Amino acid sequence: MDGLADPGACVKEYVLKPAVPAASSIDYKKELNEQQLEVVFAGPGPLLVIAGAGSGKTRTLTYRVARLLETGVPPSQILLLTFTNKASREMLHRVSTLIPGDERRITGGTFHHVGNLVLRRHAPLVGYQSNFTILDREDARELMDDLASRHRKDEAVKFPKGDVLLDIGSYARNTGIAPEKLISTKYPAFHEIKDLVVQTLRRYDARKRELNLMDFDDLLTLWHELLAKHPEVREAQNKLWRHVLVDEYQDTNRLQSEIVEQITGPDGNLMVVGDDSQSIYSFRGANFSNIIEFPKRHPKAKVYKLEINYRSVPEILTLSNNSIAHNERQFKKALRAVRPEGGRPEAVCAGDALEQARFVAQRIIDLKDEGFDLRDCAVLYRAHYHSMELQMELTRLQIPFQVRSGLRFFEQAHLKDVASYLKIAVNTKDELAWKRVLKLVPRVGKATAEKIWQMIEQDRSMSEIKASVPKGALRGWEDLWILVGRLRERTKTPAEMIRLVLDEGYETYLQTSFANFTARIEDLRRFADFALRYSDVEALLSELALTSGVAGKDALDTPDEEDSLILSSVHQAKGLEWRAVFVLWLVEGKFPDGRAIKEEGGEEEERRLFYVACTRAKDRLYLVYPTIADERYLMGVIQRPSRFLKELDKSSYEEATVSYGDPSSSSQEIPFDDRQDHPDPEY
DNA sequence: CGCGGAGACCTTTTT
DNA sequence: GGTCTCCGCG
Repeated sequence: MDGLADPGACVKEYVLKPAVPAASSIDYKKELNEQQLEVVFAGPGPLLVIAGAGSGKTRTLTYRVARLLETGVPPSQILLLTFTNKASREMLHRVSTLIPGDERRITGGTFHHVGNLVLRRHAPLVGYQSNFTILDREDARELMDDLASRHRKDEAVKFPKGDVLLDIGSYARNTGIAPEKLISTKYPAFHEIKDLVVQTLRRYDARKRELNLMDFDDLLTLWHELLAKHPEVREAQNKLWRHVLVDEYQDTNRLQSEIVEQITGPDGNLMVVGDDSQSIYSFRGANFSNIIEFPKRHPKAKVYKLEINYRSVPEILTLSNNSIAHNERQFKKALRAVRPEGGRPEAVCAGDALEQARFVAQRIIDLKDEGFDLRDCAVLYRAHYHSMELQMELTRLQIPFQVRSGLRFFEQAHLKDVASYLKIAVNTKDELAWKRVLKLVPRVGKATAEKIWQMIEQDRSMSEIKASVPKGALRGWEDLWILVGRLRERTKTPAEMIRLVLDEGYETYLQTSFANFTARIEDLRRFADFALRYSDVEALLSELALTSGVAGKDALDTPDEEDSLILSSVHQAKGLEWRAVFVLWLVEGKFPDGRAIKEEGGEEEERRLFYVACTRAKDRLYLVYPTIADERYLMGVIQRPSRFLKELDKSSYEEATVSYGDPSSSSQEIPFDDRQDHPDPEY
């Protein structure tokens, strides 16, 4: 009963609808160039495809899958691994439009999804119960912070926050570097309290096991351990997957590449696709050498390069190539454009944040007149908070937009509250969920919640617990207890359970506690709709944890989205494309990020990020740089334009400025090479 | 012991 | 501007 293809198991399966009835094969010639055809028709064995931006990577991969299916490979034996949910969903969608026949099923997903499925099957082998709960980032932080707070009080040295500790631990695990060593080299600030930090990380691991919780890294670490220590599991996986295909390979870390090699087996049919110039995830352990040394590890590997760019007009490509050429470490690729000339990218100087926002909004309205839909445009930035002014401006002008980063839908308090009720229904001893829910009861705070939790953990009777609950909180506690009892009956669907929580007090709580309660209730309705797709709560909850990183609209909305503008971090924009792209805040300290460039290789990674941003654009590219900082506590400081702008050939872009009708607030025209350098890159 | 107010401190990127 | 922490009141 090993393996993922077992029907009825919690395997993520997409049933493909017949798209092209009767068509027996796909017209590859029409859609692909010669190089791509070679890849699609390449025989079995290891394949490495190095492909530049806009070269039709995903399309090639998709057609390869189509081709495999045509040649009779059962869909259940094809595993398509991608880095992100979004990419995985999009690729599966593409495949589904290509393959005729309603019998086709394809298993695909992200590393974390597949890891989750494998571990649920074999959890006992790594010391877990199979009904473990997945910790999302915020839960993990809470757990870690709890452990760290002990040291924070009695240590003279500043003890890192939970978030920082998680990052250290996560990086250590994903790269295989010992935490002690990591702290000495990458986090020297904590050198003196090294032992304490390492000890806390260990306690965190122990605590997770106690509570039967796995965080995102466990899904990889334990999967890896499972394959390494249990040959029977490994062999079963080898047999299961006849073809393993990995997209965005440049972003895999050591654990992931080893897992891939393990489940594929020594002579398996592995195909990896990636672009080293777009490696932007080193902060989470992405390992550059995975892709560079692939031919070494697989001497029989066939290597293909895709160097034709179909996406962008030559001017945009010229600027992008010009920028990335400033990096030392890279495969040299000569990307060629096939599109006819369009127009040069523009470097736009705005006065301050507001002016920048107004420029973008204004320009988007104008683009509409030129025939661009809102969905043809995107605004990209380095960090979420860089889009605040723009969001306000767009709201003011009633331009519909979707933020694909920033506020994570499922991480909002009200959604986590409701999810906690469901978690308790699944696992009566879920400490984090209990404490969260308990604190919602009026007159119950940290201390009382702790007390009640202790008694629940020890299975004390209701009357015993009642005796220790303060008078003022008694009523609320009783209501909660009854509600939990009803949820635990497990006779309801997840959607009904959510309804029940709302009806039995949570809605009232929102109304009394928040001014924006209507919006919150609306969110929860959408959550309930989302839950309709799931028949059991466990599946819903693990999906929730794994997709919590996706901005809500993404996960909840049906495909018939309205025409709206996309706002996104550059990281999340990866693999996507738009006709017009705006990049905001191209100033020193923001893009490149002031902290990131202090790290080893940081500048080059930031430059790759800039490269990714620019190569998302098909027709128009606007690089915007305000000259006045907007931080409230640094009001009015002059900022320097980004080095990524300065270093470009002047011929690769056009210069532009923004001005108001109102002369007092209009920005002055200062070509950025003439501006004085400020000693601190933060400004 | 909960809770509200005052002040400190802060903001990378994500599965 | 927003969140977290600490402190003193009820």
